[in-house]
Amino acid sequence: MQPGMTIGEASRRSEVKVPTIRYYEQIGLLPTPTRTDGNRRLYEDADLRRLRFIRHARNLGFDIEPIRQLMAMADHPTRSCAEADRIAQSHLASIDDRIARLTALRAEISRMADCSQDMVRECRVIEVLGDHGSCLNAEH
Amino acid sequence: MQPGMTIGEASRRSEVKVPTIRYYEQIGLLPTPTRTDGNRRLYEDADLRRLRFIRHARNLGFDIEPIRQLMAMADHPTRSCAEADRIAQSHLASIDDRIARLTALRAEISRMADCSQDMVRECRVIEVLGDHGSCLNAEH
DNA sequence: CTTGCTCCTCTAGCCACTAGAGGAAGTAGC
DNA sequence: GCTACTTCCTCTAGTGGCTAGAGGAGCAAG
Repeated sequence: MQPGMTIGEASRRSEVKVPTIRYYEQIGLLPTPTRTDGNRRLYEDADLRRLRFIRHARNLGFDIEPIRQLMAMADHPTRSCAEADRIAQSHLASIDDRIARLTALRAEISRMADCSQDMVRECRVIEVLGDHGSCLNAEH
Repeated sequence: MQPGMTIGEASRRSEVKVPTIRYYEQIGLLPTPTRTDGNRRLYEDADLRRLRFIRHARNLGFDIEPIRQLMAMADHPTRSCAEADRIAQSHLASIDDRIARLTALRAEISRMADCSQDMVRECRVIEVLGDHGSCLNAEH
């Protein structure tokens, strides 16, 4: 019934910013839309679903390339989803890794920030940063 | 006693890569070193300490700008270290925030990746990414 | 003297956007 | 029809924190 929507409306309804939508088109993540007589992009509901898929995956921390693969899979519903699983699992592993590193980091910085000195000369923050040997663990 | 070291040696001893050292000089994070007759950079022990400080802080996730401020403070040992505290505390807060977000994310993706279907048509990964409503929490 | 290593400068590329210039098209009110 | 306002268009350049590569020069060992 509707003859499509402008980029502004697609932006509002997908919560993806206008320049970002054009960027996604440029890198081939979105199909090139039809245009009005006045050269404006016209989006359909399918494009909206695609944009929401991208935004959701980006919010979950997926890079563009995995998203491209996931969308290619979503376009072929009868194929095996083992690959989708693999992508999600590998993403999960990298998140676990990041959490572990950040937690170790947190301990280090929290220890460091317990500085009740008055002067830089005796400041733990400065001292610890200058001397790796005073760290709890040497992994970073 | 030593007349200084080359950029290669400074790199090995600080564990900062050669192009990165030159980059730090370019953005004014390192002082411009003296040069040999053959136009090579010559570093002193003070530069080495500075490089290690930077590397350590970068490994702890500090951005360049806070590091610049911290180093400026380290150069004035008799001033108050309240500012150093503030920088470290604000970094700590941002780490806590990232840990919290990653943990929520992990739950989402882990739930999503529990996919024992055969075909993409029934795959939870694809389904969840395409439909934000099926997420556990709406914060992302 | 030649080989091979390190060094030099300069430019361009990475990711995923974001900002801004300069202009055209569409819309609302008068 | 005119004006004002908003939205849209394309294009270029910038962000952070490096990394990669071209093309050449210096320096030590054999």
